[in-house]
Amino acid sequence: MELLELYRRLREHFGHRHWWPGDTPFEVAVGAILTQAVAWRNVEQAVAALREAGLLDAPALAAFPEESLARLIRPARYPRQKARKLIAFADHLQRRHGGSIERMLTGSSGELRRELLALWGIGPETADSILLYAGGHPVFVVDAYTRRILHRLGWQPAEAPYDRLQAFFQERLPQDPALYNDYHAQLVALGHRLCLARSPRCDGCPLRRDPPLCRFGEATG
DNA sequence: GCCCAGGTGGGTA
DNA sequence: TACCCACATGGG
Repeated sequence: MELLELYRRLREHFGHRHWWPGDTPFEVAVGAILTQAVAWRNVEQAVAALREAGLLDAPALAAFPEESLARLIRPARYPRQKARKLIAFADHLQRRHGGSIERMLTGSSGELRRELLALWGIGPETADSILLYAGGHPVFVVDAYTRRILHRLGWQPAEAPYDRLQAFFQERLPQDPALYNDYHAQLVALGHRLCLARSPRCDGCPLRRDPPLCRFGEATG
């Protein structure tokens, strides 16, 4: 099986995922920061609180007190750290791009990626999520599920670094943001269903008996 | 009560 | 470089 065939099977099973949840590029970026090491259902509560407070806006967020922000986003875990990250990001938009994430996202992918990675609190996955889901740039997003699934398939070692996993996809797929978008979303959907958490609970996985995806069960080793 | 979730940064050897 | 740890909530 190759990468496009895997996508075809996942898409057939789960349907198009319609990612990223978020009404504006700035909200997508906020969600990308808030979802670090936390389930999306927790992030939704924090985003709702920000919307309620009128803070899904770079200038407003940049000017908001960090401690008050931390209280609002508590459901998304690590509130003080993430408040600092959000303000650092919004402040960067203010200083460098007139408060407009749209303006920032018009740059070249490579340059933008370096710019994002230089910010405190933004690592590879968050940077790439912003580039792909807020900016429509053709960069493949790698997360913990991606790593576990590639390992489970025997396609990559478990300890493969981020950039290698990203290159694995980008070198084998057409450079298509729409494909990267839904492919990553499919991998997350599969990760949730397969219980690919560190504990090997896959024995009870409903998809093991599912012919289109049984390959995952076989490759468990 | 216990486990874990769509990471990142900082400290230490 | 390569680990190890802090961060510190909410749902199953």
